[in-house]
Amino acid sequence: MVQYLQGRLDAAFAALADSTRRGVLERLGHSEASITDLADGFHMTLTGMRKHVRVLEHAGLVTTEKVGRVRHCRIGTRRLEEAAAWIQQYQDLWYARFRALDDIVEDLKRQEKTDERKQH
Amino acid sequence: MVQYLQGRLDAAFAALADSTRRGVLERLGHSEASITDLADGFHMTLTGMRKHVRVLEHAGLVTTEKVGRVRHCRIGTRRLEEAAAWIQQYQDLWYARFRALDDIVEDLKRQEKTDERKQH
DNA sequence: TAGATACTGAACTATATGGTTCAGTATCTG
DNA sequence: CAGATACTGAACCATATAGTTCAGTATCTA
Repeated sequence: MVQYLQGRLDAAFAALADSTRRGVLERLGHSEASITDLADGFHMTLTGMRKHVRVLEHAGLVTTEKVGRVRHCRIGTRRLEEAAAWIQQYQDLWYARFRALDDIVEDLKRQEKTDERKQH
Repeated sequence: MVQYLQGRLDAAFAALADSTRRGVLERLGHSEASITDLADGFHMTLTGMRKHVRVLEHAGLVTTEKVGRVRHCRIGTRRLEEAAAWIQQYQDLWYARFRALDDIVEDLKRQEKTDERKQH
């Protein structure tokens, strides 16, 4: 199940690693759109845009529904929350480490001053 | 400069899209490590690990320093903050949109009830 | 029903990625 | 100085990605 989360994070981050796809997410944040809408907006063929949308779907960042000829695309945020949570978790860890380093540096500075005083 | 940010986000998200690299970041959160340490820990050749570390360096998520024969690897969080900020920004936008949708749904429900009452 | 519209799938191209091996170079240690 | 250690660069492989074109199918509209 850890592997499963790994796979989902892989897919979510990989999907976010392309500026066109981030643009699509932004666009879909304002209103839903068809493949044609998106292809026009990003100056790309329908086929090309369909591929991007499929990547976003597999990453769980977008859901689509075909109504008649038209495929309606909408955003879904759950995977994005997972990605944000991953970053947040390690940021917290790393900040703790940086604070620890800061403390060490502070200690060293304090000790330097003490040593100076002793030498005078 | 927007392009420049796009490139940095591309690199940061792409770097995060690999579970080995996320593992390396986690590992470096606890203490700094050499290429050999990391290669051993992730059962990979030195050359393979060096490539991952280079990707993390280019993404600004890791800094390295060569001292004698040994390359010391440390985490750096600034780019991660950028990635988190990007996600956060659009999450806010999307949540606003979801709330708007919720409101519409609520309105429809209320109207349904009113209609029911009228029909009785 | 004819034509336009919206999408889909297959095939192809160019480039990137994740990994390897192998043959080095540079640095440390006894 | 000799050998061990730590890394580096080139070359290679298999697979994935980002994009295209072209030839469909399915659905709407006049």
